[in-house]
Amino acid sequence: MELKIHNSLSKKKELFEPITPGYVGMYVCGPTVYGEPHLGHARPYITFDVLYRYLEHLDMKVRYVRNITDVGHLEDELAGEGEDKIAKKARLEKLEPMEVVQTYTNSFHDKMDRLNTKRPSIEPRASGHIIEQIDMIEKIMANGLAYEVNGSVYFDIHEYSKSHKYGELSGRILEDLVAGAGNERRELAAQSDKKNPEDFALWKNAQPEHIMRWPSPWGVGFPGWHLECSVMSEKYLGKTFDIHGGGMDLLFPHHECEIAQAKAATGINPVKYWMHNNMITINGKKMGKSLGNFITLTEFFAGSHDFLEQAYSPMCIRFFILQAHYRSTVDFSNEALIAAEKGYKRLINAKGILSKMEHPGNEVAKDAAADEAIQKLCVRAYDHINDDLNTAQVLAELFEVSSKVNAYQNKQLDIAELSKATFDKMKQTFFTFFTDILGLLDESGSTGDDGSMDGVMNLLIDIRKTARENKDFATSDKIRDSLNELEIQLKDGKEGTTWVKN
RNA sequence: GGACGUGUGGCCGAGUGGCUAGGCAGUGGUCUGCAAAACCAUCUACGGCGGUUCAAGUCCGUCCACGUCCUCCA
Repeated sequence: MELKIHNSLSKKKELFEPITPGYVGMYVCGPTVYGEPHLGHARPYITFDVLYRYLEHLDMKVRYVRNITDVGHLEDELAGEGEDKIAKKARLEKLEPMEVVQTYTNSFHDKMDRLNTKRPSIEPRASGHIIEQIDMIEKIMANGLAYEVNGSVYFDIHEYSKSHKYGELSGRILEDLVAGAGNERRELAAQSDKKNPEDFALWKNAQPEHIMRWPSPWGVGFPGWHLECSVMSEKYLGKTFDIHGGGMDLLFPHHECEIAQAKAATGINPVKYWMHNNMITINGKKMGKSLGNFITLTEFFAGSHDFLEQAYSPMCIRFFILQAHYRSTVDFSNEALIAAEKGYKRLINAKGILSKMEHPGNEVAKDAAADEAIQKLCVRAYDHINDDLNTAQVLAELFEVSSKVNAYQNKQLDIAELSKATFDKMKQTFFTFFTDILGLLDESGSTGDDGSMDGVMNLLIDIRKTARENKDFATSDKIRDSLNELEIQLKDGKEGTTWVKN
């Protein structure tokens, strides 16, 4: 079975076939760096990190481009006095705009690193591509699909619609946008320079007080909202590339406009597969900037938010997100996160056992049925990831392995029921998926001095063992309880006692 | 108002026509000095109504509820 992904353009799962065999160009919309990254940001970057990892696992050469938006988003364009978000924040904090950008870029990188997302191949900034953006605007104008008014340039959707289909991605019909009943804002927009309210800005004339500004053929200004992604994806991935990802909330208008811009400039459909992750909700509502109901990743990691009952580690967050399919909404709650944390620890525990586990070496399985079940499980793991990245199902398979591994460890099952080959395959599959593809790390306190810690623990376990043999349960329980208070848990198994730091 | 989507057991969450999802929590058991851990077993489901079908959580219709987008947002 080969990789299938859901294409938002066709609204179907499609077999993934790179434009150039063996090579994949992937563009994912990055953050606008004017605030601390929150839980909602974790979703797309973890989702596409898994895709990135999996494509590499399939031996594809992937160029993963993810931008940093450090210019261009208007705060309130409807009132006709739009202010760049970066610029506004800069004034509030009395910082240089680029200082704001750097601060939040650093924070974004830090949080993404902690979530164990691999950094993209190229991370271009909008402000570094002003020339290219001007260049694309000129191409669109040359094709008669944009017009200049008072130092601003707008995309002419009506003209574009004569030769192209606007709305192919979002399923929107131009007439609906125009007619848009109950949308008073359209009337406000109509007061602007646009020929039609549906037209969107490619270049905006900068008012004198506007800090972030660049010269252009149309005067001093700044690029429009949707242009950067078109420009940077084309620059680094070509006029047409394989995968474009992002949150569903970007589907319209952002991605619709990207398609229009690219087609208007080059005549070519820019993206083969559009992929959109769904939102994280809190109390059933989308967590986001606009509703102000977001919890930052810093707050999650520290547990420093009224809504949070405890701190949640980066891997807990990652696991939580991977437990749901990326195209479903996932509702945040303390209960759900605590469940995720426990599930994650269960897998980590199994992983630790599995890494040390040895197989007796029999080439023939003692239990053919059990052996076959594991073989099938290993195949299913791939089937699931191939099925539009069904990480939830992959995790379910890993849990199955965990139960087996625990049973082997405790001699509840005989590991020789599996052949050596099957055991090795199970081990390899588990590690490949857990570590390489799902990108889950063991964050349980390996703090460098494992050597002495192991020695101390072995000593305590040994003393306790002697005490238990002498029926001195007061001593043995004291050791166990005291260690528990230090968040070290002892596990008494048939093969002796092991310990784990919580 | 328009476009799209969702509604699964105590909680989270897979699953798209017949085959145990899984995790967390609960219950019973095995193991244990006791417990924990682990394993085994087990309970609680597919929003309402109607239809198609030998068979529907899964398809169709309808109603209800909720969400996303239509304005910056991952």
